[in-house]
Amino acid sequence: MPLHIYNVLSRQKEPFQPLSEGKVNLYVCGPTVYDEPHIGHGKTYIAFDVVVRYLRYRGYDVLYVQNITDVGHMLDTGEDRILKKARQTSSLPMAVVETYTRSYFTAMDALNVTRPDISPRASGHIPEQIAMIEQLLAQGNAYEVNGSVYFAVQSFPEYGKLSGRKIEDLEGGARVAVLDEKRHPADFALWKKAEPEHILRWPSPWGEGFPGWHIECSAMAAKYLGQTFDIHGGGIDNIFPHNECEIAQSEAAHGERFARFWMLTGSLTLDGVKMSKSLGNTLTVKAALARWRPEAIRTFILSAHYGSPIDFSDEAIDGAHKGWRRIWGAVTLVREQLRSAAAGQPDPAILEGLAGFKELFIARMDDDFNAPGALAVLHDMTRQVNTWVNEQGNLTQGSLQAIDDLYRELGGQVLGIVPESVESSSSADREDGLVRLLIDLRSQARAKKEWATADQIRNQLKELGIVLEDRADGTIWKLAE
RNA sequence: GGCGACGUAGCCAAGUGGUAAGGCAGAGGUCUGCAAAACCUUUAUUCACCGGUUCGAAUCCGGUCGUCGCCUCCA
Repeated sequence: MPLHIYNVLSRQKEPFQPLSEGKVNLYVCGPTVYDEPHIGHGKTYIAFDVVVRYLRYRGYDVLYVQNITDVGHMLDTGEDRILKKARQTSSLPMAVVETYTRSYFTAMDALNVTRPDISPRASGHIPEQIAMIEQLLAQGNAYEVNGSVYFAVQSFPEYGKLSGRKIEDLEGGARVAVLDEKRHPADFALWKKAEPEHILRWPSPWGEGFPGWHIECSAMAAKYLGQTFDIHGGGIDNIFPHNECEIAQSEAAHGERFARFWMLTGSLTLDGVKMSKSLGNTLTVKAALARWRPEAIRTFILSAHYGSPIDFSDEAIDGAHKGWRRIWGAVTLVREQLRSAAAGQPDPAILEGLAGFKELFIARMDDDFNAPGALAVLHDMTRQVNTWVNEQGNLTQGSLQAIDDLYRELGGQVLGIVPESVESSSSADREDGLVRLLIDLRSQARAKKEWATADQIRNQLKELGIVLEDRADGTIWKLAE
């Protein structure tokens, strides 16, 4: 069965066929960089990270574009949130943007999220946005009032097709005072006139101003991916108005379909309620990483389908962490045995078993990126691997290598939860040597039944965060979790 | 108020017509000098509730209750 993706546009799973054979153009709405990235960003971008990793694993040439919003998002008060932050911290707007853009990438790197191929900034694409607005004006999809330009939603009959909203319904329910200069309450800004105190401003055919909230994504997606591209992703909370407006602007301006597939991720809640900037109940990625290792956070997030909401609780993430540890324990055991395994061809029965797990893993991922199902396959495989290694014993180098390779492929390359090596620092080898020395001494003590000495070595190492495990075929060590 | 999603064991969660994956926690066991880890067995006659369709439903339809998201900046 080929890859199927749930398309929010059609509200059903559809077989995925890219526009160009073997190539996938993907756009995902990125963050507005005015504050520290939080764990909700983590959920969304880890989800799309796995989508990108899997598509590449399946052989697609993926072009991944994710914007950085550094202008245009305004508060209820009409103030740009980046300007507000700049005022609060007495710094320049673009310095605020730089600070939090770096925080964002640092946090995502720490979570082992692959960087997008292109991270275009809104402020760096003002000419493209202006050109698109001019196009909309020329076609009668937009109008200018007092130096601002608005999109006329009634000029685009399909407005609402993504979120299921109707223009008529939007009129009555409007809670926010409608700007007098709009012709229709649902019309949205493409370009806003800059008041004198507004620092972020650019010249335009309509005077000094700045782009509206949504036009950046339309302009940048078209620039880098084409007018029609394969997949548009983002958080479900942006489905309206942001994503809806993107579609309206793009399809009205280009007369072409915008994204073919829409993939939206469920929100992350913290103790039952959504984290929101206005509520202030945020858990930053940095704070989360201080408590859990990145693989535990990834495993937790991947344990629910990307489209489902997920509640971040200590109990849930601890459970995911312990589950991950079982997988990692098997991986380290295999790699440990690989150090001294006898050369030999892989056992055909083991190769056959591994092929079965791989096939099942791919089937799960092909079904709308069912990461929880794929994770379950990895758990089943882990039980089998532990049995092979413990019961069968003395696996050949070929067998162990095949097992490790599959872990690297499915757990590492695709899900990003199996690290390349147990330790990556340059002191790792020395540390390993020291621990092995102590293990050898302890083995001699144990051989003489000097248990007090043996226990002392083990206990003191444990205090240093190093755990020993005595096995029939020798002692291994690992870092305590 | 309008729109949308969801409600599966103590917790997380997969499963869109064929008779309940997986992880955590719990119980018993094997292995072990002790420990740790691992493995084995076990833990939902049942999928919020009520009614309907069907030979057959957690899965489809209607209703009720509940939770969450969006409608206003938000991943």
